[in-house]
Amino acid sequence: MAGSDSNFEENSSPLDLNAHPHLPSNESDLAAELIRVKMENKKLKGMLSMTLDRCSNLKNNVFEELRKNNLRREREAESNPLRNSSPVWEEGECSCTVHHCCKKLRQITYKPHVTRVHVKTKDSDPNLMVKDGFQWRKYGQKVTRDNPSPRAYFKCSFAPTCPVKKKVQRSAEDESILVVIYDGKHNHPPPFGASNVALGSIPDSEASSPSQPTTQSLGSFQQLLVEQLASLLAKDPSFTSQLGTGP
DNA sequence: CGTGTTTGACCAGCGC
DNA sequence: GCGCTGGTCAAACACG
Repeated sequence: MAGSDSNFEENSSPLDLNAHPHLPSNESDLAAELIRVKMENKKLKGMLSMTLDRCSNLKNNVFEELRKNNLRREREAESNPLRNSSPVWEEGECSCTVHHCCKKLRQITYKPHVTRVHVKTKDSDPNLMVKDGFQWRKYGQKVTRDNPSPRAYFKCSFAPTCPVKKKVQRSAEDESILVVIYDGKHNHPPPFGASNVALGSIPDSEASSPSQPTTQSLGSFQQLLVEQLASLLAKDPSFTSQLGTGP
């Protein structure tokens, strides 16, 4: 990130006066305007840098908390085997996590290495393939009672002995969302670019929101962050007007 | 020919 | 015991 900061100013294309007739034509005015824009640019860079720093710290805190929670849950499951058979609530038709507001609730058995992920896809995309870095072999497909969309069953084929399975099904409420349920822990090193959720490192409850960073690898998370920041800045009329790229 | 997908059959668990 | 449902198997098939 540090390298890109210094390039920001140098790589900026020179101002095209013909394209910006509202800019001052006088040479001294132009110099003053240039200085002002540079100052503004510096200020914005500082703000952006501060925002990124805060975001980075926040991200580190989130990952640290997730790691602690995961460790705590694993310790609990190991120290108290009965916990594994204690019931927890899982939403049926309703995708929310507030128990009393769900239309249909069912009791399920707590499994320490079950991870649920929601992945946003195109509505028109008919297949149930979710790219998470691992290699999966489809071994079955079923239409379930509470959802008209078929559920696909996959086994991890990255290693022959890997016990991990996953189920992929479109959300009953929003067909553009794929609900992926990972079951088990991989017994082999992850391939490059495998997501945290697919690795089983983030437990069920923390991985349920669509398009959350937890569903991405760290690299793609940073890319996502940059894209979102760029998008936000591009939408900000005061920022675009300062740059002279606005409408 | 090897690998992956599709799909009907089969099995186990559960509620009645 | 019976029916329903979700999960798995395995033969047939498609594809490179």
